[in-house]
Amino acid sequence: MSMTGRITAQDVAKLAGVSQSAVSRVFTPGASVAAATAAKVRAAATALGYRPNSLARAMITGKSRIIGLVVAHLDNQFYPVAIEKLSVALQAKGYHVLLFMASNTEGEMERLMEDLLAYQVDGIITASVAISNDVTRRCSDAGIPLVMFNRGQPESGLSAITSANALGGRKIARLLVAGGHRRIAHISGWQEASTGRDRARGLVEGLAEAGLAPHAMIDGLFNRDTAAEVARQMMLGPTPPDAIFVGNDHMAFAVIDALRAMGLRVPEDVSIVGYDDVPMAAWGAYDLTTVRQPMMRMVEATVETLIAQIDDPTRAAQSLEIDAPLILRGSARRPEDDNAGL
Amino acid sequence: MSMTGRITAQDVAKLAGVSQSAVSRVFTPGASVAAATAAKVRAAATALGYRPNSLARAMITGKSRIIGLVVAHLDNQFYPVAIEKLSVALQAKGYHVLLFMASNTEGEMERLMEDLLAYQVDGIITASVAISNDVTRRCSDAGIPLVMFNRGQPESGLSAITSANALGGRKIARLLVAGGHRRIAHISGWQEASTGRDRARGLVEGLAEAGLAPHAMIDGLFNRDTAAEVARQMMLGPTPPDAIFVGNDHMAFAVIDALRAMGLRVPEDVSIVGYDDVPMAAWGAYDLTTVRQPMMRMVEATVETLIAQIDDPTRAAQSLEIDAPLILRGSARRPEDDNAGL
DNA sequence: GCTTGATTTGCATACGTTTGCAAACCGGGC
DNA sequence: GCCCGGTTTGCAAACGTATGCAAATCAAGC
Repeated sequence: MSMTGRITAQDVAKLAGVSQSAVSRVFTPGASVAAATAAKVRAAATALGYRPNSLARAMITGKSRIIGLVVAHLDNQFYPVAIEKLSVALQAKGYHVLLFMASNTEGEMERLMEDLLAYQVDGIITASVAISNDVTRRCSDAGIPLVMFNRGQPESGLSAITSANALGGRKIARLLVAGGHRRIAHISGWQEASTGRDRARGLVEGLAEAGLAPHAMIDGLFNRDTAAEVARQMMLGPTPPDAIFVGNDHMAFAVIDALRAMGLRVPEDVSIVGYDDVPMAAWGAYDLTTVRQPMMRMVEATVETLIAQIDDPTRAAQSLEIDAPLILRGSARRPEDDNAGL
Repeated sequence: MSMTGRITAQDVAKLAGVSQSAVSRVFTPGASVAAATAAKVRAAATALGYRPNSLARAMITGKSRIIGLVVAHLDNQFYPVAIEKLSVALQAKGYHVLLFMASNTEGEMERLMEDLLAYQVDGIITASVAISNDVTRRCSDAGIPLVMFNRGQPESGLSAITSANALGGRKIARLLVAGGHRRIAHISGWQEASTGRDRARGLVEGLAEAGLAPHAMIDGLFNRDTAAEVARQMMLGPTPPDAIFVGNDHMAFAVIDALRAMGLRVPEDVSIVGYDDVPMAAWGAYDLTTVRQPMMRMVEATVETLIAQIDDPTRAAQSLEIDAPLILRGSARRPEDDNAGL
């Protein structure tokens, strides 16, 4: 029943018999305080249950230690995992996460920028959302660093962390070719997104190495229903593919479900390969061959890049592509020769 | 290249030829401003790209409009979905979400409380994390309302929103009994958690109605690996169960994978029922019979309860149990008589 | 005991708002 | 022309902290 309204540094100061500045200094790492006073102050502080008000501190210092995290698509398991890791990594660095859900619709990000700026965030991380030039400008105007996670935007001058998507696509092409497939189709990721485009490009390039071209290539929009329907149409066509590279695991699961519902077997009738290696890909029901986006390294790179830019605002933006290894499981026929240069 | 450091209400005031207070009033709904001044101010504000500083506002008003959201277990699909809905609902009410990941370990929540208090959150939502008395006390001391989502704590005097877990367990018992099962086992949710306990209790009560007792009942700790191992042991025992109620969908998927890996068929050899109805439960690979936690209603109730307590601090805590319907799919044998009173 | 230099402390101001209060303004009625 | 009620406005004081600066304290050296 302590009915203590708000406890301020003033209250602690009074109890400890020192000035408010002294209290402040005790809670400011690296400030000049005698050991004796520090002890008195800490005692008084814990007695009263005092904690410095981060908001007031933010006003003075101009640093809120808040990072805005903008996310869409929480139904794709890749993003919850990303949020978790990002959030833990930032907490470890003394930052806090203000979370925003963005539908990927026109003007949504602009609206969110209002809130992000109003809360004086020190930096912004966007996970798979498109950034308009307007947003870019307002960030640089306000001097707020922004890092894009799992999406690139070459011309934007913004930092971006992705896996090596094009190379990943190429690896998949080689795997499927080595597996003896010849009619290799692609249900691509959303072609408005760099990840979707790069993976598709990689596949095309990889097939070209073997003198092949994609048997079919249709945009699945990173959407389960769309992907499933596209897969169905492909298999009902006159010359169905013998392998499908699906633009991410999330859609690949839907494709596998759809094929099985048609009575087709994976990988006997069709090989399926995904991209991401979300935890679910390893589950027995799918056992999905895929390309692993190295989550921890991507998260670390994102956090490091962001904090580096916060600490040194003159620092240039950087784009990083992290190598993504092939993960062989049961949903795609394996090459006879296991050393097929994969 | 506007190189505008920070734009304050002062700057806008100067440009608009009014006082800083006038600017403030324009951005404070319900304050007294002449239409003409409002127009001038708004013009100046957009010209400069001004937005009121939420942190400064929070200092004055004592309301940060920030809600602390504490979450664990993002690997269980139920929680990402919850985060998404909660976050959208709060955004719609003009609140913002400060996200914290909590491992469910000793003292973790206490550590987080420091940060939550420091950031002057207006309220706290915890999703499936245990609350110690210490935390409870500090919240009420600081006058910060807390609502537990999907977890109850009867003695704590805190608000809690859950589905009717015990009743849900009973519904499952009736379903399985009506389906002709007699050796009904339970891989329970973590027994330290109210949800785990209530569902288990419901099952026991429901079986008792039919003069039965659980064939076996082992804690799966809401953990995939544990649940899978428990399932394996059960099936290898001398008298394996003919049905298993698994404490949540997340574990149920693992159980189904494990059983299939043993060459058992679901539901021909064993019926499996989960709890939650996460999106994945409807996917072809599992087609899981389960109990649906009505996410939207739970989220709405949570947000409403929290905001009501923020607006009226004298308001008493309330616990709400929302009815959870049975969802019949393919993982459990259906009763002959579809109207078996379910 | 006094000087000196280093360390510790308090004073006062600033951060960008909101808001009570009183002054200024406005239009209308006599 | 003046007075009066109601609006609109500006002034100034908060909110809780950090921090430059100058005063105070301290320990040491002679």
